[in-house]
Amino acid sequence: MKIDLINQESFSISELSATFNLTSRALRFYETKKLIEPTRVGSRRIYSKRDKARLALVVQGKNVGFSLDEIKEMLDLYDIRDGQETQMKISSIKFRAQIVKLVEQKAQIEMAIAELTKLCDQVDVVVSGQPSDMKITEILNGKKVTLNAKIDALNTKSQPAGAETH
Amino acid sequence: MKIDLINQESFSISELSATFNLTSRALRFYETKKLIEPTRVGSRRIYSKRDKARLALVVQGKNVGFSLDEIKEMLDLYDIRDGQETQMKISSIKFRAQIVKLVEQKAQIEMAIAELTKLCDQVDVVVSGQPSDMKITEILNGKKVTLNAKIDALNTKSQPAGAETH
DNA sequence: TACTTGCTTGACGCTTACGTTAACGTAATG
DNA sequence: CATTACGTTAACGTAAGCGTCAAGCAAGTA
Repeated sequence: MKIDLINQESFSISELSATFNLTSRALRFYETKKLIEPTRVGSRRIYSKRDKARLALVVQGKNVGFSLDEIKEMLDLYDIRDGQETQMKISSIKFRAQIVKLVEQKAQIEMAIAELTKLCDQVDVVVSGQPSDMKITEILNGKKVTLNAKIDALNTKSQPAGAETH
Repeated sequence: MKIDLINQESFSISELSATFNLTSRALRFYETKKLIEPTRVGSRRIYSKRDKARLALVVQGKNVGFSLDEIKEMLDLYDIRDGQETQMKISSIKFRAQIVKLVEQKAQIEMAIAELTKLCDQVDVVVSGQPSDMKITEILNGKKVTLNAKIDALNTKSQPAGAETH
């Protein structure tokens, strides 16, 4: 049973799931999506080095926001052209497109943060000394309040007592 | 059909959906979620000013990344306490929590962008022996239109001819 | 032998926010 | 009167990525 852990040629499902911090269920799911195709010994899955490498790419792809389908597309492309220049260029283009997508998302989030910050400030003004007849609808219409930005204070001040162990 | 469009007291489903750029389906869905509760004339929905105001809050909440359930929670709270100080403080806390969430998401996206940028550079080195004649920074500034054209071309190529008129 | 661990294949569940028919009713206009 | 526009309910579909049983087999250990 002694296996050379350094130069290991094949892996069980639990080994790989541990390595990449994925569940076995996830690996089986990726298999149904044909992202990886382990061989079998009996009914058990045996993952090769190649499977492991592909899995690493899957994880990386996920981390940069590609969907599993998109990842599959690129992996297939890579298989067909085997790392040739054309494939590289295609990947490069997809990467850049993804960057554009992410930049847009980022802008959206920044707008939301700005909006929420504004709301926070408005609420604060009301709570800290204005008459209670001022209704939130009026606030949202921006009729009564002027605003100041304090994002830094927000980041350190908040945290509503909910312990999330994640 | 002569209705005072300026001081309108009630609205049809299509009026409101047009106003907020939502589909009728969406409004009915919000109703099942009890975000709004229009009255009926026969089987037809009649939305009050209050419904309209609530809907405005729903839309705003969505824009800053709250789920419909979260929005409902806050709206209910607002109904119970009717815009009092306690409610304001609670909202304020939720807003700040949401800001924290968004800031985290933003950080994630920034990491992904950095990672992808790195990958792009690496690919470029392999392909051309130089780090990119189409520099990422230029992409982000939208300077190289030729690249955008390439990306568009790619998108139309990989999209199975689905024209979205929205 | 009994028990435990690890692995297997289904197969349904969950989340979020609606889209999409189907099949039909009603109101206003020409 | 017919057409057009707008309305209704009900219920299934979609995307993404697995989670969560259920039920069972095979190998190693006490």
